[in-house]
Amino acid sequence: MLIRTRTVSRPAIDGQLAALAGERVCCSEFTYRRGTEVFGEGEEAEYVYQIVSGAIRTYKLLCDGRRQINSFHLPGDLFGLENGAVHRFTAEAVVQTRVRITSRRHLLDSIEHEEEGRASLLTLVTRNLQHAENHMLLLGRKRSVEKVAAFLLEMDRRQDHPYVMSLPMSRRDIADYLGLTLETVSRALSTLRDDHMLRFDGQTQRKLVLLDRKGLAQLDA
Amino acid sequence: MLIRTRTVSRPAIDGQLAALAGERVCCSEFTYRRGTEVFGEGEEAEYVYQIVSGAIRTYKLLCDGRRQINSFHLPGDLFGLENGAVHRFTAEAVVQTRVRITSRRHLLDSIEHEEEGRASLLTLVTRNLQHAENHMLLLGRKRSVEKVAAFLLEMDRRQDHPYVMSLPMSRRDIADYLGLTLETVSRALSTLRDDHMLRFDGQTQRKLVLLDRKGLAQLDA
DNA sequence: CGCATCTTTGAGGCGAATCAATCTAAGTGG
DNA sequence: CCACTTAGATTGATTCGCCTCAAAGATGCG
Repeated sequence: MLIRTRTVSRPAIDGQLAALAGERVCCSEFTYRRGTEVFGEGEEAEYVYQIVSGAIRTYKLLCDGRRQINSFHLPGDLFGLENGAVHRFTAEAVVQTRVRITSRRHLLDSIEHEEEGRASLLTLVTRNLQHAENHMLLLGRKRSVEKVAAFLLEMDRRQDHPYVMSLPMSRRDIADYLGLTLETVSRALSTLRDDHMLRFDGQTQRKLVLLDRKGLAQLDA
Repeated sequence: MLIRTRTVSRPAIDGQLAALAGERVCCSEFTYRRGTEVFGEGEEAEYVYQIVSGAIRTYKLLCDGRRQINSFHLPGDLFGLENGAVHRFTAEAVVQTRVRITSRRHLLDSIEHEEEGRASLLTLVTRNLQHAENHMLLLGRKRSVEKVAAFLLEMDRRQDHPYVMSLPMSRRDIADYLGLTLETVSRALSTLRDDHMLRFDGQTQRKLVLLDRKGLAQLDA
């Protein structure tokens, strides 16, 4: 099912994978077309992934199809590493996405033998937990505009505050991340635009410029 | 500020604390009156706690007072162990609560020297993450009755399916856990009672009997 | 017993969802 | 290159679920 271009040479490893496993891990690379599933909820967690380019969404579904996106993963991010043997959610490519893949077993073995590797694994899980805790506050207690403002600031921060921010995900994805509908997200963005907090860049609606980060931060509550 | 009754002898350690630290950790015990703060968001994470009896809520606040409860901790549960040096939320006693306390440093030192201790720490953080992931789905995508049903099933499971379930927390606490108002929680409980999913036990509204766990599970979606 | 707190229930309002139409951008094929 | 198609985004009208406000009832503590 999973076609992979095996990289025989040991590629340069950067970011979190490096921190986790030093230089020992041999990686393959693979490109997923947009909308493709990387792994499904309940599947065996055989591989660990790091994004080279593109974006990944991880989510859970209710039986009637309602979807909650846990997180978006951007270039450099590690994902799919579970403590248990099974994935607790589904991962899909938001856009065409290039990932570096290594076997979970391989990575864990490397980690076992490195003092700092193990600490990094804990740090990684802790970071995910911290994000989840903040996101629970958002989902449970923030209003729609506050949610959207928080989302924009999160993306802005994670993309290192570029002048033009490029969102790889659709309004529906944003909505499912924030516990809203796509229409509400669209309305909130329009409101923020009318209030001169941001403006859309050029024709596309997925490139935008944050004009007032302070104002957005205040809205975020 | 924190009055503690130091236990000189090494008390019997059970549950997760034991799994984490073996028999090495020396604990004190302390009782918090209901509503008392155990530690605050941003405070230094000096101690680690395990509940002997009672219940603890951990939460975050927005600037205008809106509250999101991350989790309730029940007897046997460990809480307050951070990977970083600082607590990421506030912990308060829901009712009069007896806790076993040990220093974070002390516990971490013990863990350092035990292979399985370290694994347990990771397991603990992972369990918290898993709970958070499920709770995000609940907060973002479930309706009020589904939320309340899920809450009841969670408490039922964690109390080992007693015939009469005793809830230590108020309707407001439940509401702040589920991202609702206390009135909505009350209405949902009344609805479930009218639908013969549960009944209240005796006079008090905090003791209830689950009459149809299957029905509740179906509602939970 | 009396008072404060918690819970239930009702009435009405509001914010976000739903339903629906239009508009835009990006492909697709002639 | 342009008509045609399709997916995505915006905007409007309306509905609905939950919140807010309010009052009364129940519980528990001093």
